[in-house]
Formats: sequence, structure tokens, C-alpha cells
Amino acid sequence: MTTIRDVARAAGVSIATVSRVFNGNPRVGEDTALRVWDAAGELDYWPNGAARSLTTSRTQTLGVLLPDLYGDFFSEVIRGIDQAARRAHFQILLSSSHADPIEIVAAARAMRGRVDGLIIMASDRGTAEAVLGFLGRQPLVFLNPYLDPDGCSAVSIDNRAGGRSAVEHLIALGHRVIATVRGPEGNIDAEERLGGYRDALAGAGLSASPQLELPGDFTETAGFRAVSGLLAAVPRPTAVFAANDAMAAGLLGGLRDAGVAVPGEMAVVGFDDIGVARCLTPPLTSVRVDVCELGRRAVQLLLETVGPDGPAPCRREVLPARLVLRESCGCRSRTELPVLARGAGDSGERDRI
Amino acid sequence: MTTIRDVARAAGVSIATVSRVFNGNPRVGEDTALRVWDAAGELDYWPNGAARSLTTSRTQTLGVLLPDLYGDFFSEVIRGIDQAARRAHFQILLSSSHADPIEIVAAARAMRGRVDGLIIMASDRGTAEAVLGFLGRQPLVFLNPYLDPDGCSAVSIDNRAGGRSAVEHLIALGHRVIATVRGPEGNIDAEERLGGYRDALAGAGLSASPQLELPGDFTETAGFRAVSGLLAAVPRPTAVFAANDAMAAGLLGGLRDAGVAVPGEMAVVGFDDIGVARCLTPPLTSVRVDVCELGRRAVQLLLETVGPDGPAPCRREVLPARLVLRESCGCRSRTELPVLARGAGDSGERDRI
DNA sequence: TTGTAAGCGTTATCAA
DNA sequence: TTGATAACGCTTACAA
Repeated sequence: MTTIRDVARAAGVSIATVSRVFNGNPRVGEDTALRVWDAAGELDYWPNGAARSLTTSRTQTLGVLLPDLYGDFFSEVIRGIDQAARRAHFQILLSSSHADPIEIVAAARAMRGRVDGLIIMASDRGTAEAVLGFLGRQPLVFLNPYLDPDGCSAVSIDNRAGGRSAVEHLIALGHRVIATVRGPEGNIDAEERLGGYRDALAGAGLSASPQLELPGDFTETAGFRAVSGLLAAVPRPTAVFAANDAMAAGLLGGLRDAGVAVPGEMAVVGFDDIGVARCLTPPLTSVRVDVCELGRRAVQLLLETVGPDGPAPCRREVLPARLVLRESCGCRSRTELPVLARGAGDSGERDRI
Repeated sequence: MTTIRDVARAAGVSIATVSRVFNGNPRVGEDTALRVWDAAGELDYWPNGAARSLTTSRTQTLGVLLPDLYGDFFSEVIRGIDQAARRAHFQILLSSSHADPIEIVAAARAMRGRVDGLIIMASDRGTAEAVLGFLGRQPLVFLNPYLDPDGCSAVSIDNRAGGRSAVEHLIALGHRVIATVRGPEGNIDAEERLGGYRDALAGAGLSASPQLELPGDFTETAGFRAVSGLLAAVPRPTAVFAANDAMAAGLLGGLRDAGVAVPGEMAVVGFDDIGVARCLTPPLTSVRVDVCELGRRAVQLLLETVGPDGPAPCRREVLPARLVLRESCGCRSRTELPVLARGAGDSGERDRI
């Protein structure tokens, strides 16, 4: 491994000068700088990150701790984080698939001295508490709706409003018995979405009922499995709100297999608006959230905190969630909005399309 | 920030002793060790990673460089890498969404001194070449079918065989005019899958034709858009092989909107077997690949290389791709295999279910 | 069993 | 504009 010393020797200067050149210090002679760049190129030298961060006590790295997350949601968060971090010349140290507080705290501890700050998504309240307790005072942004307002910053999605708008729409369409498929027990986002569902029912004077709140875990299979409970409920629901699109997709599959017409006999609404939502049959009405932006904002907030201006005051941001109407809720006929045309019109909203 | 010195002072020992305790060195008195742990706990001390890696010249970190990747594929690769890395007490420094060789090489360079090795997925051959050229001799595993057999290790999916088996199945079902929707231009996996398609046609004495090889970019929208070309081809194809499931989903959506019966008038096969494949209408026949395992194997190979036994010989591994039959290819009627039952039976093969 | 001290590859503070 | 040199926080011979 070539070090700064090798370059200094080759260029006939001191290591201080080489360091200056690589840090863009203007007080270096032009020809000297050129000699240094040449030597460095020749020797294929690049400053050692560990050594650099030891002296500067800045790592240019953000730690990212995520729970056990699947599919599009995960990739989009990371994409957003990665984009924003790279733009600011930060790297990201990732640790995902954490099941419990112990694991996530251990992972955070192992990042000591390697990161300038942490972005943490706690799957449930217990984890969030544990993290706050153990991690004391280091720059930290939660990817959660939550918490002690002045403990740290947080960005979240307006899950509650999103869930409410979905169910309110179903109510506006005339549905009176509306079921939901819940996310994992204890999951904060899932709880908020459920809260939105209940809010909407309460707002319309409809009563909630345990038999209408079917268990789920965010997987397609959970959606499939929920179908039997859905059809067994008395009175039988005419609409169902799934806490995410994977489960909504499972519902659509299961309902098709059971011979139940959607939206005729059962309206379905999902949450997340994943890419395949409009490819399902019928195209899935869902609540769109900009998960990528969620990641970007988290980085933004964290960089404000670790920035040169010293610790900025904590902030909380909530990103909107917007209902996207398609055919699975029965609000529009297919002929009104051919999918091909819609795909084109949507393109500005979804960068992957 | 508390350092080893603070702990030494508090415990009344030298810094060497503290270091020994934290490194599990057995030559430390039992009571001394206890005092050190106490002091460390009290002061909330944990060794600084940067400093540690500077002395040991080991970072316990793996660099991961990925191209612009979407959805389930991305999350699963990371999941696999993360799992295997954590098990070996390694962290991962991630940089994704790289569009071109310049970017990926720059990102790799910025990781100097911060990682013990690199896992790189090059989207196209140009990138792979560039990486090999610039990164010279540091432990490196490609997540690609590829390359200079003794330059470095590589793990890949048997895209070619997977594509071939999908198309051979269509041929066995009697289809004679079979189209494909290609992945992004230059993408290695996409090219291999296309190669498999062509192999199968050639093997059956069927002729390939440019008008049957529709352009695509791995997005649902590309699938939607491919429908018009598909239906315009003369003679009209009776089956289509999509280079990934997102595009296959788009095809299903587009064909439904166009009023073309699947599989009756058009059989459809995808690639990847993403979670929602069986929720589509009709359930999508696809080629299953264990993407998570791909990530795990990459870590395994890399750890062999950076391991204490010195640089192991380079290895190449190819993971199998297996056709999963569902209804979109018309090979089975729905009543034969109710989806609910299949979901249960499949559970051993797919950990998320 | 414990302590002293020499690095590891940088940056940054002095002088020159 | 440059060069010595002292940190940075840790590991690890080598001594005691």
C-alpha cells in the first residue's frame, strides 16, 4: 500500500505538502502541486480513509441501521439515502435486518468511530426507546414517526393521514363494512396506518370491530391468508384496506382464487404504491409515499446536525401520503382511464418510470 | 468521546491492559479485567474503529458497489450480503446506484483504507473492465457472470440456462413464434438471458428475429410499452419471455388492457420470481433465482480471499435458476393447483413466506 | 500479569 | 510557499 510518504519521496517534497495538495489547500506552488499529482498518479496513491478520520475526527460516513425490511420499500429508502449522501460526499455504513433492540444497539456500537452520525429506523417503539437510551448523545435521525421531540430529529411518512384518506374514500363510495389487514404486531408504521383506518371509521360513525382487523405481516402470503377471515366475517365486508401493497396483492390473488369479484363484491386498497400496483388485476388503488425522498430527507437532517455550524436544533418532518385511485376500489371504470395513457401521464411522479 | 486512556485511568491500569481486555487477550488478571469492564461500562467506552483499523490494517468492513438497481433484486442482494457479513463480524460500506465506470471507480477509490475487500456488481462489461483495470490488486469479488478467470473471484446466476429453460418450456408447449422483452442495453444479466432465449430457439430450429426481440429496461412501464410491438409483430407471437418479472407484470397489465387473453392468446414467462409473481393475474410463471444466496456467496468468497490464510485462489460460482410453473404459460389449469395450497407448500423454498 | 513505547497514515500547528 | 513534528486512538512487541 502506498502512503503519503512514498508520494512525498517521489515528488521530492514533504508529506505536509502532499497532504495540502490532496486537501485542496491553495498555499501550494502550482508546479509543486503538479509534481505531487503526477507522483500520486504514478504510484496509484489515495489517502487512507481511516488515518484521515483519525486526525480529523470526521469520517465522512453515515451509519444506517434498518430493521428487517423487504422489497421495494427497503430499496427505495437506501436509494434515497445513498443519493443524498453521495451528493454530500458521504459514504454509508449499512446494517440492516435487525430483529430486536439488542441487535440494533450492538450494531450501532460497532460503528463507533466509523461514522459521523446515525440514521435509524426502529421497527417498533421498544427498539426506538432502547436506541435512544443507549446511544446517548451522538447525531441521530430517526426514520420513524416518533418520539421525544427534543431528543433527536426524525422524518416519517404520514401513515395515519394516508390510511385515513384511503378508508374515507371507501366510505365515500358507500361502503359501510370495511375490513383491514394489519401489519406486524408492534410495527410503528403499521400501527399508524391502523390508526388512520380507525379514525376514518370513527369519523363516519362506523364501529370498529376486532373481526374486521385481520392479522398480517406485510408479506403477500399474509394477504392470501387473510382472505378466508375476510369472507367469514359477519356481516361480510364489502371493502378491505391492506396496510401495504404486498398484502393487497396477496388479497387480490386470494380473492380471485375464491371467485370473489374485485371491486364488484370486494373493494381493495393498498399502501405504498409499489411499481407493480398498476399491473395487478384489477389495478390497485393505493396510497403513494415517496420512500426515496424519505431517505433523502433523513440524510439532509443528519447533515444539518453534524454540519460545521454545530448541532442544529432537532427537527421533525412528516412526508405526505397521497391516495392514487385505480380500479380495485371501484371508483373508476377501466374505459375511463386506459392504463397505457395513464402510465405516460404519471411519469413525472415516479422517477423509475 | 472517551478513549482508551480514560478507561485506563479510571481502572488504574495501563492502556495496554485495556486494549488486551477488549481484544480478549487471556493474559490479563481476572480482577483486573473486571475493573476494566466496569470502568468501560461506566464511561460508555467502545474502541474507536478508525484507530483500530489503522494499527491492525484490518477494517472488518466490506465495500459493496452496485449499479442502479431496483426493487426486490436490490434488497435481496443486500440482505444476503448483510447476513453473511454480520455473521462474520464484518460491516458493509455501501455505495449503489452507479451509472457509469467513472462513478464506480471513484466510489471504490474513496473506500481505500476503509475496507478489507470489495464486492462489485458491474451492470455492463465496460464497467467490469474499467473496475478491473483501476482496482489492480485488492481483494475483489464480482457479482457478475464474467471475466478474466484468474483476475478475481465471481458469483453469478445462471441467467443463460434460466432463460433457456423458460423458452424451452414454451416450445415444449407447442409455441413456435416466441417473443422476448429485453433488459437494458449492455446489461450483462440481460444479455445472458437473451442468450438463453436464442439458444432455446436455435435448439428447436426456430429462427430468431429482431422484431421479436423487443426493447426494455427492467421496469414495469417497459413491459406495458412492449405490448404494442408484441401485437404488431407478423406473424403474431403466441408467447413472450420477459427478461425480468417487473416487465412481465407490465406485459400482463398491458395485455389485459388490450383484451388479449393470457395464456390463451399469449403465454407469458418472467424471470426472478419476485414475491408478487403469484399474485398477478394469471399467476406468473417465472425463473426463480436465490438472489439472497447470491449475496451470501459473494461475502463467503471475499472472506476466503481476505482471510488469515492469505489470498485464496480465485473462484467462480454459478447459482442455478429454476423454472417455476404457474398459469401464465398455460401449462396448468387453475383448478389443478389452488394458489393457497401452493403458497403453503412453497414455504420451505422462500424464507419470506 | 502488567507497563512502556513505537508505530499505523494522516492532518494541522508551528517555524522557517 | 514549504518542512518538521506533534497529535489522533489504538495495537503490539519488548521489558519488567
